[in-house]
Amino acid sequence: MTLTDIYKGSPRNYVSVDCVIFGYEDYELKLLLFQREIEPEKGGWSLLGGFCGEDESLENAAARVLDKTTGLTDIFMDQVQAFSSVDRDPGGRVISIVFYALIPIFQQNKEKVNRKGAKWFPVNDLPELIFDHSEMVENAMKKLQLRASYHLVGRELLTEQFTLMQLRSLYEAIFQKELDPGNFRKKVLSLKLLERLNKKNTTESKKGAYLYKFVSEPEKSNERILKVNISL
Amino acid sequence: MTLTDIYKGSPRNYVSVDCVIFGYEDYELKLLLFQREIEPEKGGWSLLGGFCGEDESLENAAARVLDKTTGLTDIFMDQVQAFSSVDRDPGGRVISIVFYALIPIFQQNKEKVNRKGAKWFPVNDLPELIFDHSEMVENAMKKLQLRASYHLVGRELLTEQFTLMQLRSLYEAIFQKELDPGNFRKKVLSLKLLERLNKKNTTESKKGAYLYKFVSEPEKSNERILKVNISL
DNA sequence: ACAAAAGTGTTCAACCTACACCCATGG
DNA sequence: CCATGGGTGTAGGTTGAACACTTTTGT
Repeated sequence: MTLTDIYKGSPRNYVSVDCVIFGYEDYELKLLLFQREIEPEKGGWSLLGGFCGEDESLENAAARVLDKTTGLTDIFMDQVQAFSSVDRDPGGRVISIVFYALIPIFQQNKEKVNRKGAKWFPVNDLPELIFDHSEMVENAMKKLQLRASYHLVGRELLTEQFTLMQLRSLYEAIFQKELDPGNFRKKVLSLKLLERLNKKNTTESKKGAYLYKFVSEPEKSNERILKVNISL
Repeated sequence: MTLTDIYKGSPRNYVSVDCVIFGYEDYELKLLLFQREIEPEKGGWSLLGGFCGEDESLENAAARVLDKTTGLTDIFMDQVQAFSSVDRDPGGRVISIVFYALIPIFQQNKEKVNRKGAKWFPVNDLPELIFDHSEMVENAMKKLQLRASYHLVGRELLTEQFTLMQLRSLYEAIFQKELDPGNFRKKVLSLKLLERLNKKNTTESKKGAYLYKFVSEPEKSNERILKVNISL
């Protein structure tokens, strides 16, 4: 008897991953959606998904489908939740594990993504989604808000250099509420996670605002201490 | 072509659920562990687990194995995370979704559980666990702490009537740190979730302490407002 | 009498919120 | 010159942490 014989006779299931892909552009939080290429609901807007193979972890599967579609690797991903209602997918019994990913939107990946028939939608103006994907998005959004209240998420979503107003706009998009500019500045700078550069961005204001970047030490961003506290 | 034919050819996986079962007794947070009945690692201490069938959700599967082993139904359960390393189980490639459950420890279920070869262990004195079950426990513990900081978790873990000192001891066990009695009392009572009864418990103090129970309206405990804030 | 928990009150520091205010500059 | 965003400072309210203090009663 080989090791794998032990579980023979136990039920097996189709297991997929679905990715809620967040990006930030034009002061808006956006979601990358795809038009489904197979029945059922062919042509419907859907999250990026794919089956999990027997020789890969769920994290691998999620990174694989993300890479294949956007050409992006080393993307921050976080597990949201497994969805497993028996009838959630009319095409068959599929257990799906949802991840969310944070990616910066560049011109390059925009083009690649367009060729795949994918499209960026603002989170508060989404089309109807197939299956239970709307619920997946809602839960991913909550998880993102939770993370953003403990960690500064700019590193994953913004370009390398950014102004504090851009970071604040990002947070306003994530929490869907306006934040006081002065208070946000003080709170964020007190975390000592940002480094001010000797450059100014003058395209968004007359006076010009200093550019910042994240300090290099990546350990810092994992410390519990930082807690942004946007009061959900 | 039937609906289910669509996904034919896609990989299928063994999917299991594992339950981190929390209980509270003798001022300690405890975990219900089982001795594994099959190879590999037969006899090793393990979480309660079982395969997920093709005709049930993961939540159903978890409730099913819990009911079967403890005889308890309507138990609070919360999904923690999926574990899917290819080699996490030497017996085969099994994707496991972890839940944690909160159950009150009564005499009746203690006996039933004993007959199954299961045993309650204090969380800070656990035996070595099989596979990746230790990591599962750690993550479940963190998730429980998160929940306990937003919701009062006494309803699920304590008997119907309890003193504030018992509730505080529970929180001390969950957060593994001492809490100021006066401050805890004020914070908890300010939530207006507890109702004082005209009875006193004199077995644990000379003076006697009032017994409390949760107010009946269950919606209240789901409101976001309550936030206990034990500062993790 | 004393120990031990019950229950209440007070103080201090930290922090969030809401502003007021000046600065710089492109139109 | 004025509207706009940049950037700094301040006053008020809330909350948590620490701790003092009184009450009650079994031993």
